[in-house]
This record gives sequence, C-alpha cells and structure tokens, in this order.
Amino acid sequence: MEPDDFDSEDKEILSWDINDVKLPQNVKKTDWFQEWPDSYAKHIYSSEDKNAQRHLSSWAMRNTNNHNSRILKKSCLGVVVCGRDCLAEEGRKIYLRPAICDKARQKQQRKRCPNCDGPLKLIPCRGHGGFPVTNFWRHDGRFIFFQSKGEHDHPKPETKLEAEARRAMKKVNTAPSSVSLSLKGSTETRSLPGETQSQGSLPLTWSFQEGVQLPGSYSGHLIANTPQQNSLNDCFSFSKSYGLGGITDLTDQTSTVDPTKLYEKRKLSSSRTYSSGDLLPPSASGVYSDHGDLQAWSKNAALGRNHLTDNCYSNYPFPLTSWPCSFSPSQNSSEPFYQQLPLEPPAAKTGCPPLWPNPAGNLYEEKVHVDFNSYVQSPAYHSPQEDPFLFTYASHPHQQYSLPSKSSKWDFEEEMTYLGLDHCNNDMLLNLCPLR
DNA sequence: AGCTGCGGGGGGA
DNA sequence: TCCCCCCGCAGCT
Repeated sequence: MEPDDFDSEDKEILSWDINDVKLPQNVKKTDWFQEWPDSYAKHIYSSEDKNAQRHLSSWAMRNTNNHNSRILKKSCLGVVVCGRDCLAEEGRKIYLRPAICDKARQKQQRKRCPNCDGPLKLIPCRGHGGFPVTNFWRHDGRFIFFQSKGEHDHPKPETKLEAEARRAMKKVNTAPSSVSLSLKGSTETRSLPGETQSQGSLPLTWSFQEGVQLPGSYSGHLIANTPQQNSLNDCFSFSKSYGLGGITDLTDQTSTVDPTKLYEKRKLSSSRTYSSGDLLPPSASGVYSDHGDLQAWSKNAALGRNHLTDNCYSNYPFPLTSWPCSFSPSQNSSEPFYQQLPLEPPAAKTGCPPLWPNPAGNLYEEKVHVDFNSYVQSPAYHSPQEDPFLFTYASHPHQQYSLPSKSSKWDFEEEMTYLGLDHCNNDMLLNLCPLR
C-alpha cells in the first residue's frame, strides 16, 4: 500500500474499518503478510495468502468471542517470563510463548524456569487501554482484512514455530528411539570441527537446555547441528504447522533417511566448499535472535508468495529454535530484509544454509550476510531494546560457516528425492517453486 | 497434547 | 449495547 498519489479510491482503501458494513473491493495492491503486527495497523491481504487464511501471528493470540461470526477477533496473551527475572548465560532473558489453550497455559505456568528453577510468570498484554491488544480478521471477497488495535506493551514471545520446535524437541527427548537411532555413529553429528561442548552457549535459552538432552552418544548435541539435519527439522515444522501438501512428517523420515548420509551426499553432490568452520557448531552462536520475520518470510517463500523470492533472493528458511541466525530483520516484514543487512562485511561470513533453492536458480545470494560467530550489532540490526530477543553476545570468532559461492548449484530435485519428498504433490512443488 | 474456531453465557461500563 | 472474559465443544494436526 503506497501512500503516494491518493485519489478517492485510495482514501477509501486506507480509511476502512473492520466493522464497516462494506469493505473496499477495489484494492489494487495487497500487503505482504505481517508476522508481528503492532499498533493500530491495518492490512489487506490476498485471500490466497496462506498465512492470512490461517490468521497467523507470532504474537500469542487467542480467539475471543465477539459474537460476530463475520469478524474473527483474537486477543494477545502476552509473554511468559521467569518470575525471578533471571538471566541465562550471556545475559539472555527468557521469553516463552504462552500456550493458547487455557488448560495448557495453566499447565505451562506450573512449570519451573529451567534456567533458575524459579516460577514462571505470565506477563499479560495490556496494550489496548489496559486490555490486551486485539486483532481482527475478516474475509471479504478476494481479500482478507486485518486490523490491530492497541500496542503490545511486552516483549515478543518466541514464535509459534519456535514453541512448536521446543515441544518437538521435548518429544525427542522423551521418546528418542525413533530419531536418534539413525543418527548414532555419525561422526559429524557427534564431533564437529572446532565445536565446543558448552550447552550454555547454545543459541537458545531454555529451549535448548530443556529440550536437547539427547541420548548418550549425542553428548548433548542437537540433531540440527548440521545445516542438513536442521533442514529436516525445518521441513517437519513447515509441514506440520502450515499443512504443506506432500511433506507429511519428516521426523519420521529422519528414521529412514540417515542425516549423516544426507550430509555426506550433499557434500559430494554439491560443489559447495566449506571452510574450516564448516559445520556450524551450536556454540558458534549465542544470540537468541528473533528470526520470526525470517520464518514468516521463509514460510511465505515456501508458500509461493514472497517478495524476496520474487526478487530472486534465495530462500533461507531459518530454522526454528535451533538455528542460530543472529540477525533480525525489520518488524515490518514487508520491508525487504536485505536492505537491513550489512552491505559487505570484511569477510563474507555467512551462516544460514539454504533449505529451499531459489526457484530462479540463484541458490545463494551473497547479499545475505550473517555472521553467527562474531555478532557485531550493526545499525541494520535491531537493538536489544527494540527486539527483546537480541541480547549481548560473547563472540566466538573462531568458527565460521561459509556460504557457498553463487556458482554452487544445488540439485533441487535430487535433494527433494533424497529427502523423501519425491511424492510431494503438485501443490507442494508449486508452493516451493512458483516459477517452475 | 495443543491449536483453532465457534458459540453460549456472565459481568461490567 | 458494547466489550471482555470464561467455558465447553468439535475438528484438526
């Protein structure tokens, strides 16, 4: 929605209210999905927008009965914090996503802070005149209208994907046999070059501490130590959360597809070269970054609707809790995030490996520079004040993960086949590769 | 188990 | 009348 050159139609489009009897239908340009809508925002999404169809938000929004079946109303639940306001290692705080279900939330609040064993505390949202911020969704014609009322007065919780991943990790922890068996014996997963063994330097606070206590041979390493394994987790969450057709449950696939082989296969089949820091160790990151926007972006990308892919930027579907991407794009995910990244760091140290190749064939876009290892806050990043997930970070300058050069091609179909995704339906493929 | 949407109902302004 | 909240239910993942 560009505010220039208003005519009467544009004014109509801008001045609507969710309660209007008639909403504008002559919308020329729909908005990109906003994962962290705040303040008194209004957006018009295409009715084709999958995220909008699902009324998604990374804020923990619960359904509220407004006795109006035409307008879906949701109110914010706030954020769950440690009652002792403890700091995890490296000064990170704990911001959990409140469970949406009432009973699950009560159960959640009975749990203890895994960092200090203190009580957990729910900080309610009071951003709308003392009441929770409310979001309204209304489907009308070819559009989905969104309106937010109030301004969140609390930190961002972990995203839905992160919360789901955390639960998934707990499942792995409690029922490790199905996943871990296939990983046993993997030297890559057990011992990575330059990897330190400190759990405390894992990128998450309690998500990792609680969830990643994998069985013996793991020595505390997450399945997603390697980008390849990570992508499996990511796929899983994609399909689980957003119902992408074709990918049914990749957690099951980890028991049939040995991630070690996957990693080796990728090493062999790809011309990518990895530097000494090759596999990104969990210890290489210490920032609990809020990459929710990236998740939204990657979700959108996977759903075939993303301005970045439109612009031939490669897709970096950043993982859930486990991938230590240390940058946070704008709160407004309509802004291309490449504009907010450092233009050219001294050494092109990039960290997030691609999961989905760019449909245009530009598998790696070197404008995306992420340094997991030595987090230096640039003006392009959110300050910790702006973004509660970003905190001071003790750098580990020794490990690097090099992004392959543009010449590196990733055989997408081969990859999909190897991942067991060769049965993906057309919709899935269309979503992933809208240009194919 | 948890998320989501729906709807009945109570209570306050 | 409007708004907020609680609750239960059903469908889904």
